Amino acid sequence: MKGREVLVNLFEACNSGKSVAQLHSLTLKAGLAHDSFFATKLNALYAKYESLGHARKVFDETPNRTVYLWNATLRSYCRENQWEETLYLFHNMISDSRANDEKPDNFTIPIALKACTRLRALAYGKIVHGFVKKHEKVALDMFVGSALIELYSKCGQMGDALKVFNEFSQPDVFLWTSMVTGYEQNGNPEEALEFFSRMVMVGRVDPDRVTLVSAVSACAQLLNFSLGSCVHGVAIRNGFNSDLSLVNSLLNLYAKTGSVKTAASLFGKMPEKDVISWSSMIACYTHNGAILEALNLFNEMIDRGIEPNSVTVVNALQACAVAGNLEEGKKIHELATRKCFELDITVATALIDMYMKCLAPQEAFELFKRMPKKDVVSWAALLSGYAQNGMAYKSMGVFRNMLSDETQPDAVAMVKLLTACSELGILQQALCLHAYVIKRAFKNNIFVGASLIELYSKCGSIDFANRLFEGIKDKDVVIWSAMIAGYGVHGQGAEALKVFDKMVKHSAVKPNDVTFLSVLSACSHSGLVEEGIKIFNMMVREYQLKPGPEHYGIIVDILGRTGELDKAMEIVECMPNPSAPHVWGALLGACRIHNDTKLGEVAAKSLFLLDPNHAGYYILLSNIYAMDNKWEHVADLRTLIREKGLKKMSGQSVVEARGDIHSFVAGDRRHQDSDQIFGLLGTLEVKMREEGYVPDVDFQQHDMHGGCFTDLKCIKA
DNA sequence: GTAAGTGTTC
Repeated sequence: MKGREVLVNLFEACNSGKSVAQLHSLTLKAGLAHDSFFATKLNALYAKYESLGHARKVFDETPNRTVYLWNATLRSYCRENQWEETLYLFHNMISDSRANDEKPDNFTIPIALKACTRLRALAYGKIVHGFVKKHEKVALDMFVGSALIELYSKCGQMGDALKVFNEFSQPDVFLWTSMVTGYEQNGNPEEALEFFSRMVMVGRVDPDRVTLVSAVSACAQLLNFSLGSCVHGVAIRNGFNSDLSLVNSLLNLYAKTGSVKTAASLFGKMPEKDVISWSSMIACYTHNGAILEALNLFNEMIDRGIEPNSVTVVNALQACAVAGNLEEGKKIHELATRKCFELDITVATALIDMYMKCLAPQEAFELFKRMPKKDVVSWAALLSGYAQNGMAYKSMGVFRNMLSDETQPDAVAMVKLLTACSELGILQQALCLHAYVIKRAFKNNIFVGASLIELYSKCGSIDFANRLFEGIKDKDVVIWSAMIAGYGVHGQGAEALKVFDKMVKHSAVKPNDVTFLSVLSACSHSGLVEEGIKIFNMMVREYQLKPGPEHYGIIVDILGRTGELDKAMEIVECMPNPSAPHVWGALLGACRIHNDTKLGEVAAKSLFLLDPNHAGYYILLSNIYAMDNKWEHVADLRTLIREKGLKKMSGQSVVEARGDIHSFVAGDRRHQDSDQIFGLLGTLEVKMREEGYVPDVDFQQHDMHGGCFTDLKCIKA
């Protein structure tokens, strides 16, 4: 055997960092270090076993570099996610720095394009594309093609991606998949599924696991259960039904489409589960109102020793937030701190949201202050959190601080701000914000538009709301729903039904679950029982929408208010997911109105399990006992509330007078003009009694208002 | 020698 062949065989057998160094010195001794073949081998082995630095040294010391050596080096940088360096090297390669070096080929281009994609360097990517077009040596093969499509779709340029795709008469599975994934990730699920079906029907190409994952995600985006099930069927037929990523995306599909049972059975049958599977299942339970199941699953996961990641923690925190379960929330906070997840801005924001929803605004604020970096989402969570805690006047200040912190609001933050303002009900503020919306060009965002309609409605200006509504040309389902809700909160149920009718009969817009929520709550507020039941049936039968916990809550409320407690209980019992607090809460409220102690106890028992720290439920039950003269039970409950340290949020009222805003809570005497105000109140009461008004004082003495006043604030509008 | 699945404010 000749020396060169011996060396080649030794290279083949090399499997560690140490032997690379030995081979290197052998190569030098043999005088073959400048042989491009060995340089390339050394380069790749150093990158694999030693370091990029060693590999680079070989590269730098080799004269007359072949394209193979270039490609090996580029690929090493690529593998280490060193995208800038990859591109820089590539740039050297094409800009003719060494006349003896070879030029890029079909293997080089996809590497360069991948670096451009990762860096979102669209402009440079176009230069690479130009290079491909100009140099006949580089053909537009499947690899180059799908790398180009990937680049364009990650940069949101699906038009350019399509142009590349159309240059192929027989696209392979990668090209098809790049298109499906591209459309799916650019928020165009319809187009993604169009390509998916063309791929199978016209292209006669079998989808692979990645195609199927993207197709399932597209169905999830569309909330299309039946289409998703079809893709599931295709996956089973193609033998991918136990692919972990695919099943995880299916879990997400069934979660988003409210198919908890399907998701749970899929989850149960999975041969292997990873942290994403567990997180997805927890999120599935949370988003479908099955809070206990969500928290149980999280705890089961911990017990089994499966390490949660930051996403799992966020999902579990959401469950606590929905349930108002501060105790669990704090436990998860501790876990998050132990694992240093608090540094993750998303986790920190989820924690703020949890504390706010658990009525612990102080804790939320402490955490917010500690955050090294804030983004628009964390600011928005704080801002809306104050509004949720009856401190909407603070939201305005938070907004100002956010602007001084050089964080610009996005549409969602704007929606939060408008919603917070609508809690205050100050028309003047509303007009200012409306002007701001126009100035900052949020006017055409449907969610902002809908919030403005809501804002005007809540400020008592239903006319302004209606004018805004009529002025919107392409009314989206969100806009219609907001107007219906606007009439609803005004107690104008008939008007709300009229708008709904107009929407259904004279517009092309189909009502969705939110629309039905608005209509149902309008019916509930105006005592339109029969209409409410009709609408509920319409939602299920005609529009085939699955009612969520909120819908069930309102229908139980509607039935409960009129004393149809049996029917209400029937609904609770046949609900697909019986553990939603809304629903039991509505039933408990109804039991209070109609003095049904027995059923009230059943509802309260469920609520104490679901949401053990919600003061309102204890107070409602205590009121029920009081009406039934069960004073021992009342006393027991009061002790329990004190022991648990629960506080009921006090209702807060705000009035606007001559540009000043005054807020106060029940029994508040801290206003400078208190004496005058209470004097007038007294006069009014006398007048009301003269007119025949009898105040409802049944629960007054048992209410828990005392001792939790919020500060009296006066802020300039 | 290519790609993909779970997350924060509604």
